[in-house]
Amino acid sequence: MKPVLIKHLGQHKDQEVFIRGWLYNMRSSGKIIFLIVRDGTGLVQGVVVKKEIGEEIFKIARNITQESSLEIRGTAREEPRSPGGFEIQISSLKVLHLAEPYPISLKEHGVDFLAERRHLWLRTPRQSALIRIRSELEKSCRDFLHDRDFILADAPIITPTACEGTTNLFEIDYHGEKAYLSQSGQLYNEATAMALGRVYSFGPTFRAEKSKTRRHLMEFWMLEAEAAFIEFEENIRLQEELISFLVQQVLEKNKRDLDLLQRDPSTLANVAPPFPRMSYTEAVDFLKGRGVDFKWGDDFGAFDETIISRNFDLPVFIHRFPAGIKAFYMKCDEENPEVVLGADLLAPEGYGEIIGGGQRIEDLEILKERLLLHKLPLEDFEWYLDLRRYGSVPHSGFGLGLERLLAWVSGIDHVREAIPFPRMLYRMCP
RNA sequence: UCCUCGAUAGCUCAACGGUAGAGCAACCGGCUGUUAACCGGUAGGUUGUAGGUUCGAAUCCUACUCGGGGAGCCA
Repeated sequence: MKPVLIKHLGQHKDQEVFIRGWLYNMRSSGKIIFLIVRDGTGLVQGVVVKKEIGEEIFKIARNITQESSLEIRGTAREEPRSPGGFEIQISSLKVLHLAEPYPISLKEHGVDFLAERRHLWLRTPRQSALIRIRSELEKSCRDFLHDRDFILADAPIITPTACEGTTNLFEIDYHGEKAYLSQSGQLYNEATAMALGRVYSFGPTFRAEKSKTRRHLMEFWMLEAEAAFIEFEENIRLQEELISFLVQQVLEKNKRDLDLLQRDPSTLANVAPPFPRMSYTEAVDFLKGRGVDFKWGDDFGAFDETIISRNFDLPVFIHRFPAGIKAFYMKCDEENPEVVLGADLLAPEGYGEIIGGGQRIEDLEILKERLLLHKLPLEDFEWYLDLRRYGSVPHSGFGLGLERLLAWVSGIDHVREAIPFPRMLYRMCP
């Protein structure tokens, strides 16, 4: 008999089925046992009745420990009292491995205790739901971009120099030479965009800053898209369409998971273009109007971002920042050269920045000036400058932080749950 | 790096200068429809480490270790 996944039980109503999985929980009374079994796709309740299955198997069933692996066979029935809506009247069962006493009970635990057992914590319904939503987000990112003729061109993880030169990098020994783990694939994406037109990369990114907040990881996944001939406005439209598509896909494909996380879908349901926009200057005025002491030219802090984003139900773009607080490659606005054609997307509900992007400088001389202004060594960027020597074109791109997006969509309060094995300031095990 | 909070049974916590306790988990028993089931019983502790104050410290003080939350930086 072929095994059936728990999530497909609806297709096997009143049929004999074969389920393989792990024991999630058990409740028993003298003559009846309820085995709650999980297989990664859902939960199902197996019912073992003493007089039907016999003394011997009943005794085995009663002694199965939490997270033991097992196989069960029986008839699938609709049953509203069962988690998942189906239960299996068990006719036979086989314990594949009797688990040792399981450390993670179904009761409350602290974050420290759970983090040390992340490899087991992932088995809980809530954590599994988050990983399923993450999987859907990653797939949908790829679907969206492929539909729009973007080509996947992954960027290197080991890099010889700092891409943007500003933040702390993880240094590694590259056969005697210093090298660094990538903090952004963008410069490489600009190169592949000039080769292929529209490209994206999707992979891990590393930041060695000693950040210790609910929004920071040392290692996180970033989708970075870059497109030749796309300018500032089109870039923003692409981003709002992408985010809207991602949210709609999750609403459609991960209903059960959102439900499990107690995420109210109505707050996500109206995520559709266009998103509200505020220029940096408007945002500064807005903050001042709320009594915040803020000087034009300073960068927003987490506090400022929260005040701004709380004012909208949708993600909000903050655009046209002062050149001084943004990366060297940002193109200046022709109508106001003090500001650059960059935009950050702030998620609602205080989840912070989920996208940073903008139009890049295509002029060789201006780019050189900006590198010097940022005190970056020109020789390290010669290959990057080549992109402005051989058929330079207007181009734009953006980087989307997967864990922050997932944290917002799922309504969780910390990015550590948004990746299977988080790397944090004081924790990298398991 | 800075600010702030914390560490007591396997887990979550209580005990606020005077004999360290509860719920859950574990183990034993009971229960034919349970819903982090319930009921009865058993066992479980060098109170993070080191020092100090005190007749007496889980409790007050100092240092250290480990961790949580936040700032800066960013996605």
